Parts: sequence; structure tokens; C-alpha cells
Amino acid sequence: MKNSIGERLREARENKEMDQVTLADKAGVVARTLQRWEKGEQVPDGVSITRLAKATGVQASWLLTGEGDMYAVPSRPENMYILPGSSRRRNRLVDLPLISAVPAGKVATLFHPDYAEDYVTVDDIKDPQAFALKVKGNSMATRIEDGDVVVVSPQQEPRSGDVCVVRVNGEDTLKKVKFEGNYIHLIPFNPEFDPVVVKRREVNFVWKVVKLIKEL
Amino acid sequence: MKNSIGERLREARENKEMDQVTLADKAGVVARTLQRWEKGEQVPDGVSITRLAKATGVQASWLLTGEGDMYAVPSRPENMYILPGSSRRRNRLVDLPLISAVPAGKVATLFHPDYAEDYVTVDDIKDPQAFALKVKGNSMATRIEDGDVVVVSPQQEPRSGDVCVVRVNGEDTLKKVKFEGNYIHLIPFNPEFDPVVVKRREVNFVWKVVKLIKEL
DNA sequence: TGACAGGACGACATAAATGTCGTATCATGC
DNA sequence: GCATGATACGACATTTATGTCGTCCTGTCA
Repeated sequence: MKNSIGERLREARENKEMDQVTLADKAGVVARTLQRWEKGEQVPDGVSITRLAKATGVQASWLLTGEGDMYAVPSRPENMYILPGSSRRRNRLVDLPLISAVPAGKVATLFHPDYAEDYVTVDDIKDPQAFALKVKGNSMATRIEDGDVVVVSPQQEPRSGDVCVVRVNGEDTLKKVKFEGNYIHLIPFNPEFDPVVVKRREVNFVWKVVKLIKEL
Repeated sequence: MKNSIGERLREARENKEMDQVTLADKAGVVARTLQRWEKGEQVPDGVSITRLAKATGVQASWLLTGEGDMYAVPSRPENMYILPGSSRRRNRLVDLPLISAVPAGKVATLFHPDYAEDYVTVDDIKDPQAFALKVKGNSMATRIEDGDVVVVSPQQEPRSGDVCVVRVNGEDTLKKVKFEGNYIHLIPFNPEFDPVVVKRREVNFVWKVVKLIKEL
């Protein structure tokens, strides 16, 4: 294998039985320049290389690096296959509004474009009221941390042990819940935070968190 | 398809999530020069193009001409599409193959349909070699647990502090990595597991994990 | 031998790319 | 608000590539 662009360029030209003037002309330069390229005294720019490759019929990448095939392979190899495209499967994809705080009022208002900071697309969410929430605070660290995105599904019935978005007396928190009679235990993952017990009547809503998306 | 070297160069750099200074440095020029290339004000020479292709992981011929594959082996057809309906935003959605174990051999094999157990649709993943992996084991608990899905981006350069999929002597693990000279520290989140130090030469690959999806 | 094509190369002016410095913009985090 | 990082870009000096001459060399062929 030739170890410089110049040597490869010369080989490519001679394989084509082309003289310097002809090739230089096709590359848009004068013969003297081509000589300097072949000698390695100077380096052709990208546009010239593209023209040289086309004029000599060799692959641009080979001309540059010396790696790969000098000439393009005429037919595709057998071991090529087509990847399974979107036609293979069709999950239900949903655009969910991404919000950073649950506003007062009804769930419906969440879908007002004014509240949505962004949109997140996810698979397999059937709840038409589902939305995405950007987490604030670290009470659920290290499992769920500040800045993570959770998908909330208000339609689903929360059970003990589920992670939920809970509004207590107007305050929103993300906690693991445990139902006991008229009381609900709000249990943070982070051991630095203490569990809280609240009365059911103080709770505005408990919405189940079904998915966590964390950018690393 | 991008129609100038500059635009393709910028796309290649952004796919790698590399800043101008870093790439310019790897190409042996200053950032100002790289800017002029990306803007199309000037044309890089052949040697620079070779370095740019190597640093960004794209094929030199694609960088030059825009023809052929952008990345070498795992040529991917159009499994990117725009979600109809939401006119507000136009994120790039990608179908990633979901696998449960990284097979031996090259990255390309990942895209063989036999390996894909399912497909996951995600936003904002630019790396065409990215794939989704179902996590086994609990060494990263409680942050990442058995059964969670992580998105792996082999194109991105792993840095100290990143969570990565690491293959050491044929064994695959998910750990936080720390680079120190010829050694790599593999740090589990779970305090019940102990950190491991391995030599770089024992490591087959280190692939950055960029997203975590957890079903709750 | 002479004529000629293809190539090689030196010298110099011009054109283009690059480096260096300064400044501006924009988004982000504190 | 302020600092910070990434990007953008103008201005100028410096370096490098190119064009345009000219000359020389070496085959080949009539």
C-alpha cells in the first residue's frame, strides 16, 4: 500500500493512463500543482480531492487514507440485510406534554400549550391524560433525581408501594405511597428525608408514576 | 442530505457531541479555522479531512462528497421518521433495537434482527449506532436496576464520571468509569458491590450510556 | 541526428488558507 | 444579576498553495 496521498494519486492517474495535464485540468488546477501533489510537496484541498477521485475512478477515502478499496466494489456483498423498519411493529407512540410544575386546576389544563415546555414521545402509554413531568428536588434520590423526567398516568389507580405525584394542601411531591385506612404514608427514597403521614382528606390527588426517563 | 463539506462536518461533530475547540485540536488546527470550514468559507486540505474523519468517526468519502454511508459498518436505513400530528415540535425520533446482552463481535451485529428482542422509540438520539439494552444485575442499584432499559451511544467519547457499558476480558458490566492513566476504575453505585480497577488493555470497549428508561 | 511528448523542477508573483487577537452573542447555571 | 462556556466573526499578519513563466532531462520515432 502506498503511504502518501501523492503516491496514491500517481498510481491512480497511471492506472487510468492519464497524463498530468489532463488530470490537472479535470481537477481544475495546472499541471505544476499536480506535480507538487504527486511529489508530496503540497496537499490538495477537499474539493480537489473529490475531483481527482472522480476523474481517476478511485474512491476518495482510499486516496486520502490508503485504507479500504481502491476502486468501488461493483456489487453489494451477500451479508447485507435490511433492518427491520417501522413497519415491523407499530407501537402506539404518544406525544406527551412536558411540564415542570403541576398547575392548579383540572388535569385538562395540562394540555394547554402554554403549560407545555416541551414534548416527550414515549411508547406504550395508553392513558389519554398522561403527561410528563420534570422532577424537582432530591427526596427520591438516588433513584429519581432532580431534572429527571417521569411519566404520570392519572388514570391508573395508585396502590401501596407505587411511586406517585401527590398534592397535599396545595403542595406537590413525588413519593412512594402507602395507604393505611384514612392515612397515606409518603415515603421518600432518600434516607436523608423523613417519611410523612397525611390524612386522605388533606390530599388533593395521588397520581401514579409509570415511567422514568433519565438523561445521563 | 447535507450538500456541503461544511454542513456535513458540523453534523459529524455534533453527532459526536464534540465542541469546536476539541475537534479543531484533533485536526491540528485552531477553532477559527474549523469555524471557517463549517461555514464553507474555506476548504480543508486532504490531511485535515483524514483527521476530521477519524476524530468524528465518519467516513472520509462521506465527508467529502456526501455520498455513501456516513458511518462505516452498521449502515442504517431510514428508521427515522417524524411523528405526524404534532406541528409544534419536530424532534428526531429513532427506533432503537432492544437487546438483553451485548453479543460477541462487532457493533454491526447488534443490528441484526435476530438480536433485537424489541424496539424502543426515543427522542434526541443522534448516534446512528445507538441501541437499547435491558439491564441485568443490580450493581448500579438503586439508580439503575435489573430490568431497566438503558440507551447506549458508542459514538460518544466516554469520560470519567460517565455511566458506561464496559466489556472486560469478554465480560460485560454496567458501571461508572474513571480513567486514570493506563487504568480504568469501574465503580458500581450499589455500595454492596466493590469498585474494580482494570487495565486499559484488558478492556474491549467502553460505551457511554446516555439515557435510562425505567418502568415503574 | 532532430523533433517532440511527457515529465521534472527552480524562481517569482499572486491567491488562498491559516493563526492570532479581539469582541460580540447566546444560553445556562449559580 | 453575574460568571461561564460555546459559538460567531471581523481584522490583520503570516504561512502555504497555486499560477506562470522558464529550463532541463529522457525517452521515442521518423
